[in-house]
Amino acid sequence: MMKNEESLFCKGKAPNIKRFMEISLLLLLAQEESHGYTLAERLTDFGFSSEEFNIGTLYRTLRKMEKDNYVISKWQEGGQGPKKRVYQITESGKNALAQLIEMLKSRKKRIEKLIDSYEYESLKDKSDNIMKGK
Amino acid sequence: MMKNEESLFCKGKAPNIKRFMEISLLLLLAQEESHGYTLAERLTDFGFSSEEFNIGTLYRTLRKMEKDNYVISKWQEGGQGPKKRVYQITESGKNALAQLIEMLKSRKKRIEKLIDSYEYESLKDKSDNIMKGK
DNA sequence: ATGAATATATGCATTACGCATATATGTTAT
DNA sequence: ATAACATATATGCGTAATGCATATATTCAT
Repeated sequence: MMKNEESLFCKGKAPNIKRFMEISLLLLLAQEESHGYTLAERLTDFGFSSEEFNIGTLYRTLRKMEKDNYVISKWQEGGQGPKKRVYQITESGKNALAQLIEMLKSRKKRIEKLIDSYEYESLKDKSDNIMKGK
Repeated sequence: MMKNEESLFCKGKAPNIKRFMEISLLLLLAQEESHGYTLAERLTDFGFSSEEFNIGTLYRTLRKMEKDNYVISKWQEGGQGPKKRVYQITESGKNALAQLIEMLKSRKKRIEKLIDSYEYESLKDKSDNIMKGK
């Protein structure tokens, strides 16, 4: 039984149902180039509260995205404070983003299906109770 | 920086952004008691295609759910074929399901925010191009 | 007896995180 | 001058939820 194609839990071989951070960063970098610390602030504007993610994870995700050729980075010196590693999205990264957005759309439909199913059951229970005079 | 409360990626200590299988099984078991093999079929009716999940994962998830006291199981002999381990949802499982549905609702909102943001950027690009006479 | 269908389970690997911690550089207050 | 703070990046360790492959057992039809 069972071979995987475009799974709910998995796309290809990876369990990438959770790639919110990566998708969000790609989206921000599609808007404009940026470095890690600024991206953290931009995520906040974007709807993430600063308690909701880990800054270490952000940097690690950016390094991984560069390894995957979704972004490239260069060191920017000269401003105030320490050097900044500035990231730019690549064409490959833009394509990945488009695909990930499609994945989010199908994920959203699945979630809606579950929620609807739950609420239909709840309604049914209520009308059962009404039928029984509860 | 950063302390975790009700993360996008995480609820408490666990990275449970992906718990579709568990939620789906709880939902099915809230409807009626069932055993693994039947649940696999019912998931199919439910919108999962049989290629989209792993039957081993299903059984492993059910055992974990029992460990967490979300379900209880008993062996049912006497029918045709091998013995079946029949699962029933507990009150604790029903509470967990209600909470997980709430989690799905907020997750859905987050997904919508990302999709909207992506599509807004695409529209903006188009009108930029129009402004530039492209 | 052989094979198919039914039924449950486990070992190994991977991914995307969280948390804690380390390191370094400017900037400001004392 | 030094201590504290804000800025900035990175890594080690651990975990949850999954996939894939494989093992085991029972019943039924041929």
